[in-house]
Order: sequence, then structure tokens, then C-alpha cells
Amino acid sequence: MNNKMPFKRSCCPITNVLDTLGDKWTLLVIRDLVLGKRRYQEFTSSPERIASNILADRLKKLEAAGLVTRRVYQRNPVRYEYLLTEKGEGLKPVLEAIIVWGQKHYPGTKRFPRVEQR
Amino acid sequence: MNNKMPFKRSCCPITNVLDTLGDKWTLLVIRDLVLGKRRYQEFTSSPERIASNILADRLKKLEAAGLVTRRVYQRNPVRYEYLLTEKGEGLKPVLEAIIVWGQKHYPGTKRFPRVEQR
DNA sequence: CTCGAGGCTTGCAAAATGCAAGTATGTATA
DNA sequence: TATACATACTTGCATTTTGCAAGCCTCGAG
Repeated sequence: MNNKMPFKRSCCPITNVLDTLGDKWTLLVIRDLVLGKRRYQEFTSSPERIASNILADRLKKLEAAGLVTRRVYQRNPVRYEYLLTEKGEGLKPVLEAIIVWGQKHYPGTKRFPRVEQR
Repeated sequence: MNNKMPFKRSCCPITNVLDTLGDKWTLLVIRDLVLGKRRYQEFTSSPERIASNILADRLKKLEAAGLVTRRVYQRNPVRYEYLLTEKGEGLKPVLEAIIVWGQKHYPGTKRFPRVEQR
């Protein structure tokens, strides 16, 4: 018999997803990544104006959760970019479902366009 | 010309959804409603053990957002129950997408069964 | 040798959360 | 009549998370 709970709150898949993504900012970072953003300043310049300490924290947590990877895209000086892993890409259907419901119930909202790549 | 922003953070549908649902508890209340729970104590007895002040707050906000209605189901003493509106029911595809992704990436998680009705 | 870009970190006030206990209304039981 | 119990919350307070502004570090160009 094994009574230790291997999950933080419960074995519900929704609960476990919320433990990683359940706040006002994390999914917006994922949205930006899906739209093609990669660099720190690109995230901070989205219209929601995420604070830079929150962004740094979320990127760290997303990396720890295996949704995002950080790579050096340039040396001298070293510069980083963030990319979605396959696990992260797998969230697209969730974002889609949210957009569909959101567009229906918040009239005037508009799906953001992909960003042109550098 | 109209430069006033009609949205709290931006016109992104995802952002606006997160302004209502973006925290660790709200979607769990919706999950419980989808599973057939209706009464206050049923929500507090879910395995995640939501605190009663948080539950009261979330039910109030969900009602204000038009996702949930509160009805009297008994007088003497007065007792209430909570039900999803159509708008709230519309979130099922979002929950589905989350469950699919969650079950894939959090091994061992299990979709909760509907509750037997009183 | 100063300036600017990029990518963060720090400090601190304000808001949200977690926990335990208490309240209000009414029924049932001794 | 007194006691207990059930439902649906509310309150107080400590802890945690968030928001905002400013600062820091590396390097390259002028």
C-alpha cells in the first residue's frame, strides 16, 4: 500500500496544469512564444506590459517545467533567446480553445498576428 | 477617433480570459460544476481543499462574470446552489483541451468522475 | 571613456492567498 | 428548554505573490 500523494494538490490533470500555468502571466508568455517572439525585450514590449521581474520568474519556471528552452544565439556579448519545446507547442490546442471562447464572450477581442522574424 | 482602451490589459482574447480565469482556483470550481457539484460544501470537500474564503470570493466573481448563477433550492432555512450558465458550459472544450494535455504530461493524473446527484 | 542595447536583479509597497476560528439561520434531539 | 448539528458563509491575521521603479552587468561602437 502506498498512501503518499505524488501530486502537489491532487491527481486531477486540470489541477496539475493549473499548478504550472494558473496565473495571469504564464500563458501570455506562451502565447508570445507561439506567435514567434523569442527575446526578452520582445516579451516585455507586448501590450500587457509584463514587469521584468515577473517575466524573468516565469521564464525560469517554464524552463524548469520543460516547456521552454533558453539558448545562446550570440556571443560577445552573450545574448539569449527562448523557444518552446514540443511539450510547450502541445499547448496550442488549449490556447485555441481559449481564443474561441474568448472571442465569443469578449466582443472586440482580436487574435494577435504572428510576429515577423528578425 | 477613439483611443480609450475598452479592455483591462489588451484586446487579446487570451488576456481577457485570464483576467477572469487566470488563477489556481477558478477553473477548479468550474470543473466541479461541470462534474455536477452544486453546493458550497461539495466544493470545499474536493481533494484540493479550497479555503472557504477563496471559494466564496470565486463564486461571487464567477456570478458577476455571468458564468454561474446562484439559486435558492430550499427555504427554512434558506439554502443555495450554484449552476453553470450557458457561458460557463461553453468552457467545456477548454477544460477538455487542458485534460488532454495534462494527462499526457503529468503521468498518473486521472480525469475525475461525475458526482452522483442528490 | 562614454553611451547605448540587451538581459536581467533588487527593494519595497500593495494585493492576493492560506489557515483557523467565528457567525447566522434554522432543524432535530434529549 | 437546552444542546447539538448542518449549511453557508465571514473575519482576522500571517505569509506569499505581484506591481512598479530603479539599478546592474557585459560588451561594442563611436
